[in-house]
Amino acid sequence: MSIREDQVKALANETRIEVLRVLTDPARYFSAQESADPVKFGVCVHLLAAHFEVSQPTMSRHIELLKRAGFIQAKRQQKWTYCSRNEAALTDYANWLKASLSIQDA
Amino acid sequence: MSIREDQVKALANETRIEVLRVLTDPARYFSAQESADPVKFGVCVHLLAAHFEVSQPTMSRHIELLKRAGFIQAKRQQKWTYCSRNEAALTDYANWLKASLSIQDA
DNA sequence: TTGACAATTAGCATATTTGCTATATGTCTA
DNA sequence: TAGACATATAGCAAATATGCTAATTGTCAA
Repeated sequence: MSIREDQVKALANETRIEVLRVLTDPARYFSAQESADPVKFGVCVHLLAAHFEVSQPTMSRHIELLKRAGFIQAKRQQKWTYCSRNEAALTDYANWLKASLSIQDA
Repeated sequence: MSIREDQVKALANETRIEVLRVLTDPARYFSAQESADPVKFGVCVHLLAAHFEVSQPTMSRHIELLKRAGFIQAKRQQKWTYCSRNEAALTDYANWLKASLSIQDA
């Protein structure tokens, strides 16, 4: 499976898309996170699980797929894994999609 | 299922992505089509099936999904169904994806 | 070093996707 | 009208995706 296929598949799920969305504004959704500043460090897996009302292992797998696609990075800090968007990878993907499908500008 | 979900799912398959790709240059891949000019009218389903070496019903379903996503249009003409890209829908989708995920410019 | 908590991994059930063949429908021509 | 050919639909099998619970691993603090 190529990185591009991983990326395309990663976006083929509503929950994962929503994860990328809420991570654009961690302050808005995860101000309850006390272990670390959600804006500076990212959001930990169990808070994401709680937000989307899925089990923690389920969110863990979604995060794994988003990581494999390169769309988020996750850094372990003490007992938490803080997730944040990889803006460069998202931009790169959007540009690849447009170019590879020869999609014209608006 | 929303149109956006249909679109995201439609792209989550390598064959369907390739269909959109080859339809950018029908002259290159489908000059053998004699019933109608592949550039002006589009490419018929069975030639697409032959090109990708899948059965005709399988290609028919892929086309159906691409149609539901709005990415291609298919017009029946005599016994053929000519498929062509819907550039406006593809552009719209690419723009939506960028905006909806807050993806920055390159 | 034990207990609590976050995260991951394993294993399973269910749903969805994707391919096929067989069959039906549509369209034209001999 | 019978046939040939393009397409669509139905139905099935295999693969993949997605959710869960249970169990394991990692980290820290009492």
